[in-house]
Amino acid sequence: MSNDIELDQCLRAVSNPVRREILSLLKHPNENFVPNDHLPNEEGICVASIILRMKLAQSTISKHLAILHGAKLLASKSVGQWTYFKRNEQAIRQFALLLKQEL
Amino acid sequence: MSNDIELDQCLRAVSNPVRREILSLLKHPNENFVPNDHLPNEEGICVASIILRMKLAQSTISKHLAILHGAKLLASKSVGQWTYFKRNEQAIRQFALLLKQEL
DNA sequence: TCGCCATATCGCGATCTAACGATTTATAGG
DNA sequence: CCTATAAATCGTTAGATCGCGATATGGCGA
Repeated sequence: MSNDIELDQCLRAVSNPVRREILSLLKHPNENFVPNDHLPNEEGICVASIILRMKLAQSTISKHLAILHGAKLLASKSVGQWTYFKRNEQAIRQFALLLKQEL
Repeated sequence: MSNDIELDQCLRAVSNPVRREILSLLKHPNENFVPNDHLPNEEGICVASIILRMKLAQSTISKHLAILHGAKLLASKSVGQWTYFKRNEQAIRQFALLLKQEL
């Protein structure tokens, strides 16, 4: 099913420290990001805000987000010209469980 | 502490499918490997037996084992000219827990 | 000591990854 | 329309990873 988690894809996503940092920051959006006019933080954080917290180029962060999204660990929502990302808690839990089984 | 698990090292070790396969095979040594004159299977499986079950060159498997060992997910014991590897269950549990926290 | 066997290590090419700046795409607002 | 802004995509470069065969190391038995 396309709703399912790919263990391999998740592991490759999560084996990079920058991507783990992004996942970690998004765990507490209100503490880690300034509030936003367009959306409440809980609904997602826009790419620009994430870039502000990291020391890497826009294109680099965009790529990292795409990989996390591809692994379904992040969900995205487009509002106008912004893209908001938030953690997909269900997928993350599913991944942790799957890994525990495989290990 | 040198007894501790490095999350990053574990994740890189485990993000490779060959290494996951090795960990998986070692989960049930008696089912996956023929018994050995030198050591009971539970005590560890020698490199040659592992190579027999995988389709990769000796040097390649040796490297994979070294990486798993470096991450402390495998323990090794030398007996004469053989090296026996077995899962380090405690480290594996610690790793799974650590990842769950970080995620 | 010599040669054999198990494993580790070396050196190499092929492929993958991460980073960057530049460019493209899409939306918003004047 | 035209311009500005947000984000994605492209092209390149440097470094990591994976696989292999060849070679080194180290223990065993004759």
